[in-house]
Amino acid sequence: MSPTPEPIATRDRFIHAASSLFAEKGFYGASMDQIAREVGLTKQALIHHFGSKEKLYGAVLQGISERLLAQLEKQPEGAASFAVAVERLYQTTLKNPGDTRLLMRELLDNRARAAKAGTWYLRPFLDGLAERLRQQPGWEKAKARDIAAHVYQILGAINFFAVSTVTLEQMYSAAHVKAMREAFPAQLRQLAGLTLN
Amino acid sequence: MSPTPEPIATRDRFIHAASSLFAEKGFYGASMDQIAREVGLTKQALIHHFGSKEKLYGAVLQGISERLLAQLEKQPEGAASFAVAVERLYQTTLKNPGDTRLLMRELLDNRARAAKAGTWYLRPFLDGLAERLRQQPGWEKAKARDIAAHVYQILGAINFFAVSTVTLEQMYSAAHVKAMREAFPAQLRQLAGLTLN
DNA sequence: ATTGTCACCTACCAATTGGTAAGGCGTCAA
DNA sequence: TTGACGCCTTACCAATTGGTAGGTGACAAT
Repeated sequence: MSPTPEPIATRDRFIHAASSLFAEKGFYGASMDQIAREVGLTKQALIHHFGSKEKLYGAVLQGISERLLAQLEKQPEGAASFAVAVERLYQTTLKNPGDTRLLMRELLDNRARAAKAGTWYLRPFLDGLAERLRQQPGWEKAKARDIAAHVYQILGAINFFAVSTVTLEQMYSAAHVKAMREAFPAQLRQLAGLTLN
Repeated sequence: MSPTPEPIATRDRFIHAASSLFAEKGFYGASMDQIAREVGLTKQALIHHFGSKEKLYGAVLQGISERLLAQLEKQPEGAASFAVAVERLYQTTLKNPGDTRLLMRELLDNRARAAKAGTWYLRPFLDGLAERLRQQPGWEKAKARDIAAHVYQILGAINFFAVSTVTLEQMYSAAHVKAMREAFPAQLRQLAGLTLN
């Protein structure tokens, strides 16, 4: 029945393994051999499927961005859609710490691999959020710079916190972080609800 | 007059070079050879001074923490000190992109190198900010979790943006990022001025 | 039966990694 | 004058890196 039952599964297993290893140790820190052995195959099988490490990394990134965008797009646009999108983003971000770490690393590494464009994937997502904010009362006539800044503040608050939880738990305690995690959404709602001046 | 005029200079030059390369490419991405050549000496001279790559990294981290702590301590506490501290933090963060990137990487790598505690020095900084927020009208009686969450949102907004500028310039344009950078402080002030509910 | 394609393998490669060994050179104290 | 020490060098090293070459076996189409 299924035309390609196993092959695709292998590819996905590679991407999954690569995803978590890149998230954990970064692009340079994770090796092809390590990723392949995680799946139980050889490095050359990995190369056979993706061509090069860069391309594998690209595939991983694309997977994340597609998930991110899909999640945004299945939410209806509308009057209160921005707050909803932010709330949901907070939940998914905390739920997928690997993806979050990887995106953060990409942000950091991009300078070195400049112009190689690993993050154009993220643009539709950012633009989607900006679009929703512009439909919000008080933002219809806002300048692009203000909309971008506001979206990015929220994105920053969410992602930075998500990435920090492990460190914060070491620094304070698991209980403290749990409390923060509970206090976060309400304040995020407040932040998302801000209007200009 | 000076007891050790040259030797220390070399060490500092190594730390400086290592700092920017670690910030740029991460711990694994930057090589000892590269760092040494940046200074005009050999890899073995680097090893002679620091013993190992890990120790060099530790020295770099310590340098940053000392700078950070020094900057925090010269700011007075007071009634409106929170907004001032946030404003100043925004400026210094944007002014030292290398340090910011490196700290962000630490946050990400900490999981792998867990309990190695590269971030203990962030705690007094966080606590200092929380202290100042608690003195703000509307926050005197707030729960610890709410204060922590609010401080961390601001910190996240600032650091995430600072780290993203390069990527954002690629994704949009330098002009767009410049506009965002100008729009940021006003919105940050708004965010910092929020009170609970 | 032949051909081609796909997934995967072993064998190999040059380059680079962090690190060691040993010695040259200058300075300073005995 | 000698010896010790700090700074830095060349010469190596084993291990690991990403990637190539060439092949094996399974399966589908011809």
